[in-house]
Parts: sequence; C-alpha cells; structure tokens
Amino acid sequence: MSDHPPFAVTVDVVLLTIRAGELSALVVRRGEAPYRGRWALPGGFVRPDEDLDAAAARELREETGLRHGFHLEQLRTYGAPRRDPRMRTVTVAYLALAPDLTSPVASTDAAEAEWRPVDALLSARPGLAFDHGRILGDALERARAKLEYSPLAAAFCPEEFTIGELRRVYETVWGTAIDPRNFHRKVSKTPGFLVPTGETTTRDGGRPAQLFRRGSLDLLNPPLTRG
Amino acid sequence: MSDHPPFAVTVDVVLLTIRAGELSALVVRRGEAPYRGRWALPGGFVRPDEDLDAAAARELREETGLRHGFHLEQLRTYGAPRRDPRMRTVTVAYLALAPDLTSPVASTDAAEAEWRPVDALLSARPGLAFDHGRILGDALERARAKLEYSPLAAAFCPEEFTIGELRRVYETVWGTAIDPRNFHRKVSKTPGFLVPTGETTTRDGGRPAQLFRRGSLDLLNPPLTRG
DNA sequence: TCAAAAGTGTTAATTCTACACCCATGT
DNA sequence: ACATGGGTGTAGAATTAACACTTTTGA
Repeated sequence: MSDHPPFAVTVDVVLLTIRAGELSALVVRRGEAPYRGRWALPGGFVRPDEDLDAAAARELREETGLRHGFHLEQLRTYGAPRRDPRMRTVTVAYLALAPDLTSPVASTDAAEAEWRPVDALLSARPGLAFDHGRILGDALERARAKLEYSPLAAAFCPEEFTIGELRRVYETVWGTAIDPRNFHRKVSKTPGFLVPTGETTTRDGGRPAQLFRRGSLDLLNPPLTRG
Repeated sequence: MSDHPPFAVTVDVVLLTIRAGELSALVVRRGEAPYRGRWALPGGFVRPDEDLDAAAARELREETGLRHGFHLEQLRTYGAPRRDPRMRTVTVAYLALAPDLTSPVASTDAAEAEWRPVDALLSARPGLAFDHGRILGDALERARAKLEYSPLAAAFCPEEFTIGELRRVYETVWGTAIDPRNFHRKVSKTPGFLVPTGETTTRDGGRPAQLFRRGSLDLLNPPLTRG
C-alpha cells in the first residue's frame, strides 16, 4: 500500500461525425513503432498541471481546430498491463461528437489525420493500433445508446438544421429507417429540444423546412466541472 | 508529446448495499494526513502488473472478503491536478453493488471499514476526504439511472429473494413508492429476469411469497474483459 | 377473526405505430 | 405538371397507471 509505481496517463479521443451519410471517426496514421503505419485514435499525454477533461479538449483542438460546438464526455479508462508495449500506460478515453467539419479541418498538429467510416475501421485487418479498436467499439455503443434518451443527436448537426437532417443522423447511427412523420411529431413536441429560428430552407429539396437550433437546456457540453 | 510525467494511479470503490432500509456505502476512516479522521472510499494503488478491473476487485475483496455475488463496473476517472495534495494522482472509480453482508464483513485489511447511509455521507460537513464526495454522488446517480433499464436491482438482494423484497430495493434507492401489484406483474413477466426456485417464504409476513434467483442472462458480473 | 402481504383482473389514460393525406417548393 | 421532402390527422395497438378484489399465511 506504500509503493506507487509510476504510470503514464494519456487521453484518447473518439471524435465521431457524419460524412457522406456514413458515421465516421477521426484517426491518425502512426509514424513510429509500435503499430507503425496503422490507424490510431488521436490522443496524447496528460500534462503535469492539466485536468483530464482539459487534456481531451486540448487534443481535440489540436487535431481539428475545434473550440466549441461539439460534445465531449468521458467514455471509459483502459489500463491493461501491456496495452502499450513501451511502458505501463493508462488511457482515459473520451467520446466527442461534432458536425461535419468541411471548413475547419485546419489541424495544428503535425500528424496526418483523416476521417474513416467507423464500420471500415472496426472490420479492417489489421485493426487499429493498441486497444483502440475496442475503444472505438465501446464509443460506438455509447453513442448509439445515448441517442435514445438524450438530445445528443443534434451534436452531429450544423448550427442550424432541419428536422429531416436530424432524422438522418439517427438513421445513420442506428442503421435503421425511421418514419419521418412520427419523428417530426416527436422531436417538435419535446419541449426545450429544438429552438426554431424562424428561417426556412429548401436545401434538402421539396417543401421548405423550418430551421432549428439546439435547445439550450440540453446535454450538449455539459458542465465539465460539476462543482 | 515526448515527455510523459509520472502519475500515481489508484482505484476507489463505491460499494453500495441496503442496510436497515437505507442505501449505504462502505467507507474507511483515514488514519493519516491528509484528511486524517475523515471518511474515505476504500481503494488503493494499482499494482504494476494488474489490470484496472482486477485492482478494483482486489480492493473489494480485501475490504469485505467478497469474492462473488456482487456487481462491479467502472464508474469514471478523476484526475484534477491537485485532488491529492501529496502527488499527481489519477483514480479510476468503480461502482459495486452487493447484498447486505451481515455475515462476511470479515475484512482482511487493517483499516476500519464501516457502513454509512449515503444521504448522511453526502450531506455531512466536513464531507468525505479528497473528491470522494463527488465520486459518491456520481455513483449514486449512476446506480439510480441503471435500475431503470437494467436488472441491476437484484444485485442488492440475497441469493434468494421475493418480489416484494426486490420492490423495496427500488423504493429505497429512488425514495419513491411503487405500486406492488403493477411491480409484481412487470418483473414477473420480464423473461429471463427472475428464476423461480419453487420455494416460498413467509419472512415478509402475510401470504407466502415465491422465492426467486437472479436470472442468469442478466448484467450481473458482466465480462470484466470483453475480448 | 383480523391484519398483512401476495398475487390476479379490469379499466381508462397515455403513448406508440402505421399510414392516408395535404403543402410548398425546384425543375 | 410532377417529383420531392415537409408537415398534420387519425385510427388501432401496445403500454402504463390506478385500483377493486381474492388468496394464504401468522397472530
């Protein structure tokens, strides 16, 4: 009880978005051993004076330039003794959801980061570096589960979005079809979920659709420090 | 990205049970500074060659003698820079649920461990040592939420239990009254939840009640390593 | 015989689900 | 005009909630 062996502590971020109708994750190509050339989750060491949530937000910012408009939550911590062959490392994994970032892909980090469909990443052989395949699988499971009971899906949408766009998020993440009429009724009747902007758009074709913003009383960017 | 400052990594366990009609947690009295004399969650350092789940199970065993019949899951990881004034420590918190352990309270550990009602622990001033008050609060929230959509409540019951006893678990954890008739129908019609033993008991008074065991296809002791 | 808890039946309110139908735009 | 997606109405199914009522024990 008196020895405290040193560990390296890292954060890894599973950043999910929807691109071209596919649920995709941001991955980086590893340039050095181990797992050289394989895809890995973006992440890095927690700094000496940095909280875990702050470290995850920093990694996300370094890879994408994102400073706000995303959802970030702690997922789970992984610490199997030999998960990193170089040293004893414990990683705190985070789940992040963001809209399709076609504009601000400006990565300040040197590593080449790319979007890949989650399905492809999970089924590819060889898989992701380290235990990142399992982390990605857990993140996918969490994301799917949370859509059911939280207004989280709107985190995948741009600032202003239509109900049809929001529905396509659910359909993409779950891989199922949803009745557009019932979905419309359900979300538009949930108080505080959607805030109408008063504007309309025809970008999805057909009759003009109302534009909404995420409700302010939701779970997006929940207090990172809950006092 | 090339420095990896050393961290101490610990596990802390929130072990909940129901004693005398109150939701209670196992806490230990701290014998040394910091927070000398205050209640803390049982926990300790992760060993150099030990997985996180294994460390949590070991701590639980050392404090209670429990080897099986409990539920154990990772809760969340806490790593604020100055959460332990002695050194930079990251703790992986676990949530454990167990039946009332009147018999096997045999602690192999030296620290004096006691059961305390969760309400009292959360409202007492001064509160728990370190950030353990917040951890306990998060654990309570998780436990309440999981009762809603998982068969977890049975983890608080002894090996054989009646439906009324199971109902009292929900009523204690949530602090609400539940209609006994509807509750009976609901749980007895959920396939795989309860396994009838064929025995009955009158220990709760009134008409004899059927005894059940936890269904085997449930979430208790889920695979600690999910392959 | 009475209190207490187990267990069943019934009904009304509510919530899902499927689908008919109309609306307002671009082409 | 017509295809396309947006949006409303409605009827039946399924689920929930409230509560009357019977059963089987201990005291």
